[in-house]
Amino acid sequence: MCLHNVRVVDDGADEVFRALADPTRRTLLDALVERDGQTLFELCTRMAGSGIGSSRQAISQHLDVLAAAGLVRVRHEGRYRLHDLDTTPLRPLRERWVRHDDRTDP
Amino acid sequence: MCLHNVRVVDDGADEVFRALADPTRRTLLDALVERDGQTLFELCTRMAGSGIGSSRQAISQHLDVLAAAGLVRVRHEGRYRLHDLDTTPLRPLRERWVRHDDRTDP
DNA sequence: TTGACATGCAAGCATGTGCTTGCATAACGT
DNA sequence: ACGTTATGCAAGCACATGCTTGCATGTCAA
Repeated sequence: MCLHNVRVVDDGADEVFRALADPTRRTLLDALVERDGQTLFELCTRMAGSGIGSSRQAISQHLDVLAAAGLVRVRHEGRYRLHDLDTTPLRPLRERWVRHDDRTDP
Repeated sequence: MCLHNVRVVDDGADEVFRALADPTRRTLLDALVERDGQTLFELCTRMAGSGIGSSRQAISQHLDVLAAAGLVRVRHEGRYRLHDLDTTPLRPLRERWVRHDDRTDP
């Protein structure tokens, strides 16, 4: 719990935090939390509807970053690339920086 | 809950996420979660002990970013600059991207 | 007051990052 | 087979970012 194993704690979380640093990627996670198995084109359409004017390639690269962080699982079905959300990398993130006084509500 | 108010949800959270994107800043939060009121020099010493070889100016700038995100409150006492942790901006962050199946343990 | 200590401020630099551009690949329908 | 649809790949560019450098400011002890 001391500061010596900070790097151990942070190890692996770096990719997750950096993946969450972009608003477009966060919006992609918002879209994926509603329904799994969405296509790249499907996500592009939703992004365009959310006021995010990113191109297909840009969104594809964002999804690659999310996949590298373990937040999105990619599976292929025919010519479609389907994306599933995986929130398990977020769990240690939620438990971090929790003060003793505001752990859980009584 | 639809995708239309995504920007509203994300509004204000952008600075927080970008502040958390840096490993040095996360380590600073780790140091501050243990004790409030730590000095810049004190934090520099702890960072050096954690294998982070950042200069004083670098750490000062990191603390500025954390303060701009609302994660750190800065107060002055004499010639010392004391830092307090504020975890309230993290609360909406923890509740985001929570699946219906893993809300809270039974 | 003087010197040491703790911090503030700003410009410059090297790297990282998001995005675009252009073309290649692969699967599906007809 | 052929064209369309959905996606993959890679180079290049504009900008953001973290860090350094150098000096200025302010506070405290003697």
